[in-house]
Amino acid sequence: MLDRIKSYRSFKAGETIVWRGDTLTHVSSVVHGIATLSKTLDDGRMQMVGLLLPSDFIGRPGRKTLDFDVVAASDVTLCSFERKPFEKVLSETPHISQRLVEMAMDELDAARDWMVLLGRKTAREKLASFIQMLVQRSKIDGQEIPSLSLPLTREEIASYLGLTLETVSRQFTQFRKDGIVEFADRRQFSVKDHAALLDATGDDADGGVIV
Amino acid sequence: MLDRIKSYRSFKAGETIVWRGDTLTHVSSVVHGIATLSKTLDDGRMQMVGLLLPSDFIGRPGRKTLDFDVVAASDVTLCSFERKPFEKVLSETPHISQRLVEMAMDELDAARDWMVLLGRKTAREKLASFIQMLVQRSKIDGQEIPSLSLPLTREEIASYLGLTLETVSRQFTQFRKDGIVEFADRRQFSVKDHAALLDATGDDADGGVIV
DNA sequence: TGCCCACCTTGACGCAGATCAAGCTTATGA
DNA sequence: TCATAAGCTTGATCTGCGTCAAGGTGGGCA
Repeated sequence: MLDRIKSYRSFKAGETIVWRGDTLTHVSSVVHGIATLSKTLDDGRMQMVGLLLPSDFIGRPGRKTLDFDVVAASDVTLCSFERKPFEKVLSETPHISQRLVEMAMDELDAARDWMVLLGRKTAREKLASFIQMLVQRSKIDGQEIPSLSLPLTREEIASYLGLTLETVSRQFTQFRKDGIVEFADRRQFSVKDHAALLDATGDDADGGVIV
Repeated sequence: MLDRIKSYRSFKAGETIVWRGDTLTHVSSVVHGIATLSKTLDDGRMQMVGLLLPSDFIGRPGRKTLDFDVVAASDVTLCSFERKPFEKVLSETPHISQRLVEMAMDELDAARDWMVLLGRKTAREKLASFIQMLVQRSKIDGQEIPSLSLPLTREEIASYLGLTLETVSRQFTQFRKDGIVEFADRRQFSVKDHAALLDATGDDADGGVIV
């Protein structure tokens, strides 16, 4: 059904996919690559408010504009549908809209954790939480990947965490000195001490094994 | 349809309505009063992650627990439905679930603005944004209410804004000295200089009249 | 091959807001 | 009517992170 209104679009790293306030002609999902959602204050202060990974959605039923910029953090390929026919299909297949409620609810949960991070965590806890999230998301059915790659630059990570790029850099250095992570180069790293990392996040130690 | 599974429940100010992790037997909406959603880290640091006003919802289809505490900030009355039959009704009336998507999306938008506030705004900007929100929400079809009431204590406001109660108190004092707000008592206040308030929020001056 | 630029690291310094502390105000109920 | 405590204000001091500044590093292109 959807095949007839489907198209693919590609963006280079750094390209803006949607400007804040633009009229959305399409609803899209990410096929590969990573995109960021961010908001900017008058004077240039910027805060990332979302991170899109493959399978995530851009756009929503019932609204034509977004109140944030969507930017490709790496090369990105989208699978797009024209809005009008997509919404028609949506209203005719109720279980799709139930799926959308669930996705929105999950995103809301993530946003709430993120709010705790932004409002209450220290720089060290913020970065530990970020690394821990990368570890979790990269797991392939429970199996940990030994070597991971940072999907963002220091500046983008800072924007994600509500910090400056200098503070992010200093905290990475500290984690290296503490023997918690090891860097092969600026992007490639591996976690050497998972317990210490978890401890540094400031979250409840619910991963702790009860002996 | 829903009337048969409906019931009303009341809570005193300060009572916890739902504990984090509790199994939810009901889905509810707020009839009157104000409730807060908040998360707590191991060491007691607390961050508010939601504010429920009349007509807002607690609970969600498809999940039995919440990952935050719900606390009555004032005396609260809820209108509750048993979960099971409610979900049945929901799956049989598709436009209700579309309404739920919209509500979730609106809440997500609000969460994103809140993230900018927590991650990038100064204490003064945070408090100005909070007051501005109260002004907006209290408007009755476009009409401003001359005198408003703070729905939360200084400590709760601090929890909302990612600050300490002392900082909140100091910023209120500053706004008073600047002639931006005037307090009748600790709760009752009125805004004396709307332009200055808006300016202090740090947001785009989109309310500005083009002359 | 080598230059350039985007990205990153590290240091010095200052300040916004946290922390600690003391006292004030107003509602509640014994 | 007063005692008590919860909530609020204000002051003094401390500190984590931002800001400003000066290099270092490596990948891509001429």
